[in-house]
Amino acid sequence: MSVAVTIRDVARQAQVSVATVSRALTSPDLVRATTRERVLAVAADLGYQPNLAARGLITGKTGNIGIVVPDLNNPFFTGVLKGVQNQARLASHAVFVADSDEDPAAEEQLVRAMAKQVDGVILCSPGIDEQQVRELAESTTLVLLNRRMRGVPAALMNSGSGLRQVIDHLVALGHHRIAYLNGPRTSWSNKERRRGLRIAVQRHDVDLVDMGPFPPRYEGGLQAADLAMAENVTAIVAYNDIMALGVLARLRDRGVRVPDDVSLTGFDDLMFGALCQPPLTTVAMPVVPAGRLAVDLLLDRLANRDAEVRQDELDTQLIVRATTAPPA
Amino acid sequence: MSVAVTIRDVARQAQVSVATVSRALTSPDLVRATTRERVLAVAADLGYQPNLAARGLITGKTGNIGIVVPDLNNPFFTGVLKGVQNQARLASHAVFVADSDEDPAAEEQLVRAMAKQVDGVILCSPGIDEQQVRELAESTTLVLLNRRMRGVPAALMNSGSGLRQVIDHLVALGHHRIAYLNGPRTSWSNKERRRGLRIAVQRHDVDLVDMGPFPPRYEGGLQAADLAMAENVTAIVAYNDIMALGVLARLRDRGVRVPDDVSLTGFDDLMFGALCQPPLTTVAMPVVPAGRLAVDLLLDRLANRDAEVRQDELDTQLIVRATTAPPA
DNA sequence: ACCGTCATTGAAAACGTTTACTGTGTGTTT
DNA sequence: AAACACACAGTAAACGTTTTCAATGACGGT
Repeated sequence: MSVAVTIRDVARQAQVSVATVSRALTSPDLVRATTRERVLAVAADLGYQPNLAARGLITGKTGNIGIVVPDLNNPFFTGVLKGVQNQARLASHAVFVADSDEDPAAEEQLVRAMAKQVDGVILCSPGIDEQQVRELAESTTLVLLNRRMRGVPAALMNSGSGLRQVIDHLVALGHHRIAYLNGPRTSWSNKERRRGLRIAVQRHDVDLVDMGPFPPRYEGGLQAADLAMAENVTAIVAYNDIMALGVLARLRDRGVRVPDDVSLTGFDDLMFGALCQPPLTTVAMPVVPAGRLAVDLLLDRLANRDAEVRQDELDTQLIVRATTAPPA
Repeated sequence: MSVAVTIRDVARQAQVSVATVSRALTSPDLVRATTRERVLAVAADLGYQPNLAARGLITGKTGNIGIVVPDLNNPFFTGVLKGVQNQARLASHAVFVADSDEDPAAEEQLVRAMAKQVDGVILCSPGIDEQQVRELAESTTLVLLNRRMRGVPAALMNSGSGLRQVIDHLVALGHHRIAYLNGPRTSWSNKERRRGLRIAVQRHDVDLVDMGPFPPRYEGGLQAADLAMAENVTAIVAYNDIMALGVLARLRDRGVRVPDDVSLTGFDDLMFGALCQPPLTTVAMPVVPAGRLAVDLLLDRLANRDAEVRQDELDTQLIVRATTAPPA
């Protein structure tokens, strides 16, 4: 283990005071060019790396940001994480990550624990209740992901528009009776999707069969498939891709052909969709850009605490593959 | 933004010195029970939370661990991350994560950048070369994941055994001519898998067609499928699941039935396998336990720097689903 | 009574930075 | 020539902890 080289070592070797070294590194214009270069040379030579903890102690900034997600096995959140990580690095910030295992209580606790070590945190939590989020926002600078709440900055994805595109697409193909398989009732995403749904439905005058909620997983799809078929619909709109895959599997087992007998759509476009058979028509969620956006919002807010609260929304886009076709 | 409450505030309110507060929190047996309780009560009351940066400054421990992975979109690594995150929390450590985007140079740099802020780092890097890893290990306490290197602790998964199980399974079904689709030649995992392969092959006296390397992705599978079929094999063993999915898709397009015309196996068992059609026979990699193990190894090493270097290996297990059957 | 041990506490020095304040010298203005 | 501004660099005080050291008192054994 190499002994840590401190600012003092650099100062001694460069024959200047520690203050000068500090300045050479953090506000270069305050020191004469020749000495600055000498200092930097020595620093590089010694492999000096400032101790961020010490720096943070005095500046009050840690240079870190945190993100808490409900499940690291869910590609949705890892997509976000990837974007966060990416953008944070560009701003030379490090990223703390915490996985709450879908437990809202843990989420709150994790945010609090993180709070002291980061400048701000990005919260991806469909579950935790509004009151608690608000309390957290008081003690930490917070950015919400895919959830809108008055007064809290948020990086949003316009799922409402996505679902509207889905319905437009299905109607254009000639469908009139469509099932929507709800995800969790309380989640902001599901609410947004239903909102888009309602708008599209009343514009087109189609029969909507509103079903569920179902667990937003493969098993949820297995379960929902039979119920939907019993409703005599010609198209099934699932809450997300993974649920759609469950529907697809169950339909195949029952000998129902997709898209010949019934059309099917997913939501999220997280990799499986393109790989399954037939490839799934779905809506692409810009998860990575959303992660990046969240970082930007956070950094913006930190830089300038009393600017207006930004809630930026990214567009989603329908991806037509092979599970949708005109009804028989 | 709430004003931070420091140890001094607690001390004042509890009518003791800061030293006593510190002791009450970190070494409770050094202070009288009655005062300890008074201090703790005040601390809780004020919502005091120690400043980890300050503590770290003096103890030299940060209470953080880092992990760098090549790609956060790869479920293999997020599985590991999940395990890491999980176990770290149990040990009340926080987790820094960095994504190198498959760039070995970035990996090295990331480890160095992290090094100052963490007690140790877990490195998942099939790509970075041995010499560089060794240099990193000098300046940081390092644990490798799924890669063995003399003198560096490692959390390993026995992929050799997994591939042996695959071959045993195929041979038992009656296959004699089997293709293996290589992943990246330089990766430790691929080497291990081939080692298992060689052992199994010579034990059973089967014809092995060693093909590739192919990119360990869906496209790699598409490409490999045709080559493998041209070799007149009755079974195809892919480097990993995602590649196997590519093979599966290509075979379906060509009208080759799986498993009737040819058997197919994957490796990793990361979710898609169970969902595709037909469900994929594969080898389950214990990624989450591996993440946990890595944390344990790291913490062990930190606690006791000159214990012997542990390189623990976790078992893999064949999961027989529906893509393997006796040859026609 | 005296000494030693021990439990309990406080004072103060660290840890590695940044930054306000103070000095220098140099050049410019009057 | 005096005065002043200014660029540059150093001193020292913070930041919030932990930990060494010393001080106090109580108690038991002689």
